[in-house]
Amino acid sequence: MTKVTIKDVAKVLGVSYATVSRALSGSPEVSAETRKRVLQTCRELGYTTNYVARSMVIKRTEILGLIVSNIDNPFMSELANHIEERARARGYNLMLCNASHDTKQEEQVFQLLAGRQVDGIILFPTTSNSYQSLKPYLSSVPTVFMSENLYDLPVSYIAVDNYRGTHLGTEYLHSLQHRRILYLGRRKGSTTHKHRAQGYIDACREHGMEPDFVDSSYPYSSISAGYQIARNVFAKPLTHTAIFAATDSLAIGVLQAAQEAGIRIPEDISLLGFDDILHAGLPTINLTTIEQPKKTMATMAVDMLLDKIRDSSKGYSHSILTPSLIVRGSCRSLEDV
Amino acid sequence: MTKVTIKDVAKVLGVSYATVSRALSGSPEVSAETRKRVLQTCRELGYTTNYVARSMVIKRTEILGLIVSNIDNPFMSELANHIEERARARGYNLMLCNASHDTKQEEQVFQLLAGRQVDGIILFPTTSNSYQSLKPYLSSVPTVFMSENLYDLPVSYIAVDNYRGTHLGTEYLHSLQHRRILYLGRRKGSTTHKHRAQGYIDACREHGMEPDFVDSSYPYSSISAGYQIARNVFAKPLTHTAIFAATDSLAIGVLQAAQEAGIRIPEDISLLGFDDILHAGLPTINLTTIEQPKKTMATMAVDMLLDKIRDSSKGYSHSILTPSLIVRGSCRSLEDV
DNA sequence: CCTTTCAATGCAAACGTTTGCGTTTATTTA
DNA sequence: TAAATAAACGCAAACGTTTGCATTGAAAGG
Repeated sequence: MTKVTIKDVAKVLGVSYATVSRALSGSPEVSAETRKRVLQTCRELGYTTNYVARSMVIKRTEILGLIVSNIDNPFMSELANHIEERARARGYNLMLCNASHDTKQEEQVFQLLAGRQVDGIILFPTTSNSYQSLKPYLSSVPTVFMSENLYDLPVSYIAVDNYRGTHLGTEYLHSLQHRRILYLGRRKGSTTHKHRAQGYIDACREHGMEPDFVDSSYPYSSISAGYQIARNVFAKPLTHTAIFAATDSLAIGVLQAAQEAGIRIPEDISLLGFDDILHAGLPTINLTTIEQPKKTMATMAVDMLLDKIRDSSKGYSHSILTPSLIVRGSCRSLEDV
Repeated sequence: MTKVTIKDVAKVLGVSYATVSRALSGSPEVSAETRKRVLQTCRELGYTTNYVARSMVIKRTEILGLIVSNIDNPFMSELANHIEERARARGYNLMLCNASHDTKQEEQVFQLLAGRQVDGIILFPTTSNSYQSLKPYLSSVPTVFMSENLYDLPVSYIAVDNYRGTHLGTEYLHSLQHRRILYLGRRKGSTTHKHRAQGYIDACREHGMEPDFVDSSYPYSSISAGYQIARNVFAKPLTHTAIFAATDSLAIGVLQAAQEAGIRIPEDISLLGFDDILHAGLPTINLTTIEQPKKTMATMAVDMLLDKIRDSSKGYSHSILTPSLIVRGSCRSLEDV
């Protein structure tokens, strides 16, 4: 396991190790012939460049950090996948960390990535006050948030327009003649959820409907949370004609509870999701939903981060992307009743 | 963005930077009082230790590399999740790389991780000859393969007993009186697929059934591959009473094609999967399948790797885990016909 | 009171690179 | 033919740590 260094190949060739370094990096100062010899012996000796030593002197690691609130979430893993792809395309590696919904752990992994000298960090905040706990470290490494920015905080971010998404979805349900729509999701916590809830509320008001929530003690948007919540809803007689779930995972949980309760979707009740995760499109799920443009978000996030890295004088920038409606089979029109 | 180093805090305190280092690492050689002062000024100045510099001298990075053949695969992301968790629990960080089914890229990311001086690598090989292309680098960093080892290669690995899995599954279908079982999956490529195919073949033979394959030009185990293959199968009259899909993703694709073709599962044909990915358990999918003990595999993989790292004199070790049958609703008994 | 011991700290090398600057040798110019 | 230029390469510092060894000062032992 003992590694061969630049000095080893220099010794074999009888040149200085500076020459080897230059040959390897393609410097024009080294003759074509010695370059060939260097490359040759490097291959023979199995030399591989030690990037941690290299990073010490060039003061870059060419590694990007990615912190997700939880990797279980299929939305996250899809996005992580796209981000990895884009990062590699631009010559960077990714170091993935999981905050597991815990602000304390989020802070810890942020420090850790900073300590590992990553060139930049892409962060999915666990809560809307992640900024506060991360603030002390934010100055030490370029960071872009993947979340809307509620209070004009001095950060760069890219996000989907969540407000517009739920607003759009609510109007869609309204256009299908639904008048009693139940919103299943949290109203607090992350800015994402706040915005989604508000878009629903405003769209309801604008169309003379009364917003109606089901609050729960399940803090995260998992399938099982959706299942548990919906089970309570379905235990009583239905008082709504549609459910707007704040995330697809919740919606899939609703689907599960509905099947158990013998409630048909969309015949007995319509169901609308948000995110458009991979499984929403499966025919046995077939969920109508609001799409987040994941690939675009991923691309823009790493590009924005790289901009910040290359030009640190740059101020804070942000992009808000527009969500769109994907019609599948989980919502029906009440007109043909 | 200029970082404060150990020298900076030493200068402020008027001590040597060796003292600061020792205070930080909790060495008993430094007095309690100076330690307190050091910690204090570190906090004030916002010092964070530079792990890449540290790694240079201690010759460890405390980072583990994980190479997956494709992260899209839900099985992979579940496993990656568990591996990350276990690695962190044992004090290591994870660097995740995607080979995207490409042996060339696999080789490239392996070199890259080695160059970044990761302490060890966990690898899901893309194909059964990944070993050959990786061989030159294998000596430079401890590696454990997540795949069965067909030819007694000198590697450590941990895997599920794929042969036993399909054997078990085939026998289960046989016990439900199925006599014409179609195997949907590849027979070549990775050792995983070879073993699975062989387990099916042998179990068939043992029970006097003729193995029957549907070969395809779709190289990967995705939902869409399963969908495309099954669509062809369902275009003709059914000649089998059960389909054994080599992976759950393929099976879910079959489900999709079946629904489109108006074929009911399990009424018209039974369906058995392999892996037990998260979605297999969803009530609208409800797939009977062979489970890989993912969490156990993840834990054992990082523990095995850490053993190798701590004691490099250790030889090659391996563990083969036993898969188990998870009965849900996609297979029916032909007895009650 | 001198020597020994020990606790606390400082010095400096080392890790494997990159790179500015100096040096050598060969080539060109006047 | 001497001087100037250029091409190719070597020297050594620097990056921010850790750590073996040397040094200091004070307490303890005889």
